[in-house]
Amino acid sequence: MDERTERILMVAMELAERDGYDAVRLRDLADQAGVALATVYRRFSCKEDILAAALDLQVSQMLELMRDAEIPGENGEARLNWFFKAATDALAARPKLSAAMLRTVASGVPELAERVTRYHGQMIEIILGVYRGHFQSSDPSGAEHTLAVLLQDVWFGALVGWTGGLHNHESVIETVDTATRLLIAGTNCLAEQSGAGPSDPRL
Amino acid sequence: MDERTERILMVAMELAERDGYDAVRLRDLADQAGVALATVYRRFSCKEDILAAALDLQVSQMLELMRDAEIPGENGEARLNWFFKAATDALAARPKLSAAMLRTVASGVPELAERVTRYHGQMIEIILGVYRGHFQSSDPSGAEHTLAVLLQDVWFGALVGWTGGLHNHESVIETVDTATRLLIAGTNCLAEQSGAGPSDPRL
DNA sequence: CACAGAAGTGAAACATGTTCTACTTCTGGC
DNA sequence: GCCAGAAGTAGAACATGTTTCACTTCTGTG
Repeated sequence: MDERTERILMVAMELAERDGYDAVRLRDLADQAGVALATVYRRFSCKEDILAAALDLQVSQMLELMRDAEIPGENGEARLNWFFKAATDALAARPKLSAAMLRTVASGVPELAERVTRYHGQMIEIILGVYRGHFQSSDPSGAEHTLAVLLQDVWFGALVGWTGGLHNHESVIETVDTATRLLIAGTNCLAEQSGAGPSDPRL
Repeated sequence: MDERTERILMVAMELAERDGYDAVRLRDLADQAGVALATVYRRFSCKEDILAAALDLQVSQMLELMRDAEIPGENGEARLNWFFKAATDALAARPKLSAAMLRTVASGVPELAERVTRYHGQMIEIILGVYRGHFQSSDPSGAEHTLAVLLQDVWFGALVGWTGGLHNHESVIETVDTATRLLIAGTNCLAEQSGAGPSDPRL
């Protein structure tokens, strides 16, 4: 990544972390990053694009971390519980930055589609990897993939509720843990009922 | 509701429906609603507050509709499938308005907390009522309530993915239906395992 | 009716995201 | 070293959310 681009992203994250979305004023951002305002607009299509890029960066880093990490937990459910607690705590440690990034994802600005898609894909990859305990790529249409998509949606929804003042960050973790437990149980249940053989391993 | 307030909301929804969030320009809005700009700001704290109020209005109307409607479906799952299809189709019929309202919910603006809380509470009430087949109020800590919260989060997350270009509106319905099936199965499964008696009715 | 206070109004002012312009600097190929 | 084109820059200009101001109109109460 270009050095200027990197400075822009870093400053944007600092500003958002300190004082939230509105505090990411593009003139300040350009000044503090040591570039001209027009340079910011050469790299990013709009303000939200910057925060979307910051999110992509964070998620990429998280994916790298997870690839290398020894994830604690005997089974998929325990590993997911561990992961969602760690990830939620990480977001809660920088609440204003997190709120700014979530807001950006939900903005629906068409220019962000590519970044949002990348963010989403990487989140699914992380969740799937954590669940399975390894990061070899896999069938994107299986039950595990469905589980990952649903957990991502639950987590996202709960996080938005958190940034909106609906509940605290502990209850985000509880919500996702509950979803994890129920979805895994439901998947296993339904697989049993439909007569799963050895070729259809339980989740 | 005040007649001016109503006109403001109606015009805001028309503008958002036709051309999206950015097209809700407050000067245009005030003009078309036949009020002064300052009057808009006397009723609403900011632009997003207007769209949040529009969302509250829509959800209130949906709740009234559901109270009166004869909801088709033999059981909770079937009723939920029916409801989420109807609700998602309704949103998809006015995609730009829906995107604008979702974006507002996720904005995390503190002034919106009250409206977002009301929106959320009413959504939970609707989902719960649809699931149970009636709208008498109930214990907010039971398994059914948990189901409603999780489905609301899944639906919200999937809708945001839809507005962000991640997938089409049919797959929102599929996602929520899958979540409904798995969560209900999971709840039943786990209730069985823990030896549910007659005092712990299945979902 | 008279009045006090609330609500509304039109216009200006301000803040900030976004675009544009004219100019300068950098970079790679000859 | 020179050139062409890309990238960067300073600053103005513009659009729109938000605030403020001075003034007018409405509403309820005595």
